[in-house]
Amino acid sequence: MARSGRLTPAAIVTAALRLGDREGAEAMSMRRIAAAIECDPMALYRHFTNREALLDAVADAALTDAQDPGPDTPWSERLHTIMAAIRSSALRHPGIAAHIAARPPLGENGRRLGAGIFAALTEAGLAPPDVVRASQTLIAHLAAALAMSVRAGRRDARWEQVSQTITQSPGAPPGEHLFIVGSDEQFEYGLRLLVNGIRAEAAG
Amino acid sequence: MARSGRLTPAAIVTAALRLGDREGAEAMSMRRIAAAIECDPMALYRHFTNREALLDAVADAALTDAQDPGPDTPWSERLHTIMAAIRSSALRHPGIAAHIAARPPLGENGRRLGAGIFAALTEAGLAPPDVVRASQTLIAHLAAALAMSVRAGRRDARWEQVSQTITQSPGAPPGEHLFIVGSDEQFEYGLRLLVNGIRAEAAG
DNA sequence: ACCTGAACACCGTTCAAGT
DNA sequence: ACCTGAACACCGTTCAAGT
Repeated sequence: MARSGRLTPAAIVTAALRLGDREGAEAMSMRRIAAAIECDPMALYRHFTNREALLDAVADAALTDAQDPGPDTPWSERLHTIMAAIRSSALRHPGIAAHIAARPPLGENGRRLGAGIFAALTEAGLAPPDVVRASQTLIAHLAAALAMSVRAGRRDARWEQVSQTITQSPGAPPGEHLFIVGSDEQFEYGLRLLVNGIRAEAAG
Repeated sequence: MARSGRLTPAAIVTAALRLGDREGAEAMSMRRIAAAIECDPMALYRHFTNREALLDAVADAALTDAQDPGPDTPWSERLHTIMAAIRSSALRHPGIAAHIAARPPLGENGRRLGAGIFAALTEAGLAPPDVVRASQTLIAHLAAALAMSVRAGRRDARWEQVSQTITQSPGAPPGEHLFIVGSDEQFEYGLRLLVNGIRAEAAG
């Protein structure tokens, strides 16, 4: 990533994303991004008002590939597809997956996917205020699952220890295949609980 | 908090908590905690291996008051009480509520409350592996709800904007009382979805 | 008017020097 | 042996000085 002509927001975001991928979220400092792109640190401030804004753009860029199957897909499948797509897009950047999901989805992609979730819940038959509430709950589930992800950053060992502690409680299940904080399976289970709950809510 | 005799872990944690309360999580730097307690920054390292360990202790200390009503209470009420107690303990320290909930519950209080959740889910009739999965999902809900809380730190305005964006989607509900990311009501709604889901899971 | 980089006010942690 | 604080290698951002 040698400096090639003009400095663009897209080039900055790409450099930051690559840095985060390789060395984790905290490596995305203004100074190191600038060094990677071979420009003055202060030049970044001409394209982003501050570091926070730059990191928002990075998070949104990581969601470019996440697809919404659209209104022809039944609501529960659509919901599941969008949620899984966001999660796997984030996990394609393991060093910053937790960072991506923790940011408010205010960028172009975040809003697009949020609208898809919103539409799916409306089709599910929830009352409009509940659509808003359920959307936020689903976004929260995503953020938390990624924050705990075994593949997302350095908190691995500590969350793993939580699994162990829980599993060693009195009356805990046998078997060791449960050390799965942040796993696909954990994510899917929580999502199923929520969808079950939404279905019950819509029916009641 | 003038230096009074020996330096103890409890005194350090208290000073850090007070600092966090007043100026937010990022004010809890080793240097500032040391200044508040009038000791050398390096003295803290004799009681905590690093900043991370100190912050874990702070988070756990904030949960001291959170009560588990115990096994005589019906499972869903017990679950609700524990979850609400953790949340309100965290919100008693608004500047660091998100910090408290985001940490793995590895301290004394975290483990105690985790065991209560575990017991309630067992009584609900979930299969043992599902008890582990559901526990993690509930902890995730708590962490995410507090991270988004309107009262928890400085991300307020941005999450509020998410509410607005969602609410302005096509087909959004009327009324403005929905700008409630991270509110009590939002927390309760998500928890109800999860409990609904757990009930459906236990029944099926 | 635009751009740059020195400077400010911070970090967590290491480690050599003191007692 | 214990403790201290200077020093290292960083931060985000401001702002005066250059072009």
